[in-house]
Amino acid sequence: MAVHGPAMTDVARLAGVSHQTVSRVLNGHPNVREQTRLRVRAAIAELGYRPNGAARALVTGRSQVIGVVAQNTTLYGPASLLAALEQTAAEEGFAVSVGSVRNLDHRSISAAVERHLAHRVAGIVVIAPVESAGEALERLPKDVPLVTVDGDPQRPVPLVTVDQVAGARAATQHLLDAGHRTVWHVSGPSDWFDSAGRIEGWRAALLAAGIDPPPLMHGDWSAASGYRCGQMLARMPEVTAIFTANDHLALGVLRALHEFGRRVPAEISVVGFDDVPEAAYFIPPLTTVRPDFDAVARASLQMLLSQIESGIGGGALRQTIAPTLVARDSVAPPRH
Amino acid sequence: MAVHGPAMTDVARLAGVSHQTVSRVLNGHPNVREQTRLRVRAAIAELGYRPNGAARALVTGRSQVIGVVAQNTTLYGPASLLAALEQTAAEEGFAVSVGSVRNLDHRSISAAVERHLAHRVAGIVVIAPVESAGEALERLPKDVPLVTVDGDPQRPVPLVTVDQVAGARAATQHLLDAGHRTVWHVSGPSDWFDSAGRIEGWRAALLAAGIDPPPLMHGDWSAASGYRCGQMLARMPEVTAIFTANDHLALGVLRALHEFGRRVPAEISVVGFDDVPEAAYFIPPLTTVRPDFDAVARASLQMLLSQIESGIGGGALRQTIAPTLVARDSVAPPRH
DNA sequence: GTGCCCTATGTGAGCGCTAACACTACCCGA
DNA sequence: TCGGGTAGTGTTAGCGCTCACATAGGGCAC
Repeated sequence: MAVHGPAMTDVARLAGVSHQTVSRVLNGHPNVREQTRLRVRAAIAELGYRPNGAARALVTGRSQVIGVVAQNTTLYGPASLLAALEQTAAEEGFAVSVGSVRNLDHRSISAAVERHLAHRVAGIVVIAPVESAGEALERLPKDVPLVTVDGDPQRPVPLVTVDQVAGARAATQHLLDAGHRTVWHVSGPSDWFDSAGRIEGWRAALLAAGIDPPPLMHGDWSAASGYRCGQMLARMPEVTAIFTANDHLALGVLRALHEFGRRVPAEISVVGFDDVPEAAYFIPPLTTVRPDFDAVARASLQMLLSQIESGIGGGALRQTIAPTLVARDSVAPPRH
Repeated sequence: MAVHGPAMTDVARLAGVSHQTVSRVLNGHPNVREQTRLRVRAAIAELGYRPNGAARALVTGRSQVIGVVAQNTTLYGPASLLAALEQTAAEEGFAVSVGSVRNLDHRSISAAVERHLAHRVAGIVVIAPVESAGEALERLPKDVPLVTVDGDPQRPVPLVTVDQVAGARAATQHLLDAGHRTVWHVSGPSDWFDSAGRIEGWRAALLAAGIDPPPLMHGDWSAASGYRCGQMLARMPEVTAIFTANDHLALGVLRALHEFGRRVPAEISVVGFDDVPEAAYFIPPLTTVRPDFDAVARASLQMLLSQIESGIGGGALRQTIAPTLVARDSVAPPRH
């Protein structure tokens, strides 16, 4: 159907050189005379030549593509990560191929990875925040560069992760510093490492202050589940401070508190996690923890590239990105 | 670095056939004996053979990859669209390569498209909601299957789009039906077609009811701009109904109204657009318009595939997906 | 001048696959 | 009996690149 564009030999003929010289110019090899280089570039421009990535991938064994495996790319975190990853990869001359999966189980992950391998991607980034993904990863071919993001800290796989524990600790500490006796926590789904880390940080901050952690409320990231948890918390007079595992949970909690006439922050303080762009416009503006997705993307890609360039095993195995607390109006000292 | 996996000839040798027969099995050609097919499949499984997409792309001239060009994939709309597109493409055996761009200007778009063309993608989907993107599209090579989503209705390029006009008309009509004398509108950025369509629908509904549209408030999709517009609207006693171009604008408006002590929906009704998952947990739950991103993705991909299979020009040139109104608590009859 | 290295370029092979065609049975109707 | 289809399989030739090597022409030390 499509008329095939010019190939390297066409450029070579027009420039009066061999195809190999064209290849050298394209790949920035040193030993090409400046004059020749210019002639080749002119020929490339004149013909509108575009190198064929498939041919290059065939002979080199890898394409300039990085495969990303992610679950729900509609969630704010994964979406931001994906966008940042794509941006960073483009700067390094790589394209990003997305393989989103419905479930992060063994089969789905393997299938997505297989699809990427079939295209001979240069490396794979797995945004694998749940336990079940880990098993799949260990059974993967060992010869393909791989980095996991927000994955299992226990597994021997290169990992970049937001420091969930530190973020949660900061959030909890912020509430304690405001004078609250204890802090309640509405968590994310229990099989996500992000949740586990945030729970751990919350617990650690309380224990460090000599406080026995109150019962945990289980949510699933959604505002809906935050709302349900909020309905329970709203009826407990002893609750004065709540840390939610993400901002959408916080939104649900705020709604529930509002319905029960519990004022935020006058009666109850709330802190979220993620700093979604709208968080500053919740009622009231939400104090939250902001992960640096750009930094995560940059670290992951760098880790991946070092594997690609210097063989598997080169470079660091673990990198942690510290989040920052963003203070807004949803926190105040407890009354009395 | 990576140990190269088995190739087609290895499978052929093990199965005792020629590589071509393996190819036939892989591509589902009819003239292969059942027994042979099974033998080949067994050999494939035994060796863990994975076809090399690059080689196939080289010889066929196209890879099983669809390129997507999008701007801000962090926004809810584009992110949902991208996810739906990826899901649908996977079902058809295609991978999706994302080329997100910072700006939707001529240069950025062209560059992103070039990158995709270098990889010999089978087709390109451009999520091109702004005017400046249109110019770039017309200068693109004519021999590449291309579909635009939410693009310029005026340009002669295959287009799938949410029926913004109908959605906005429904939202506005919903407010009029509740008894409001007029409806104010907080729009998206003026260079987005989505904005233009929603403005048009809003205006059309008012005019059809014999109402002179009030002045337009310009926003930029963000809750921040919604908040700024809301601060003005809150001080105008005559305002009883507001339609915002998306849910995040609505969130900002709700915040401003709340701060000024204007109750929603008792004093002022608000309708948004997008139905983000959190919309049901705004204060109050937001009545909004829900575009069907899955349907848009399906339509785009179908349009693209029909171009790929039957040559450019095959299939429909335009398809419009009707959104639905989701009624919640943010709308009530006006007081007086 | 001879030998040597170093720079700039060309030549040939082959990556793994598909498309086109060639070939071999075998069946069927005249 | 024989031509001619038709199902099943093999053979060959590239697709457009990169890699490894061959080659040509200087410059420079001795």
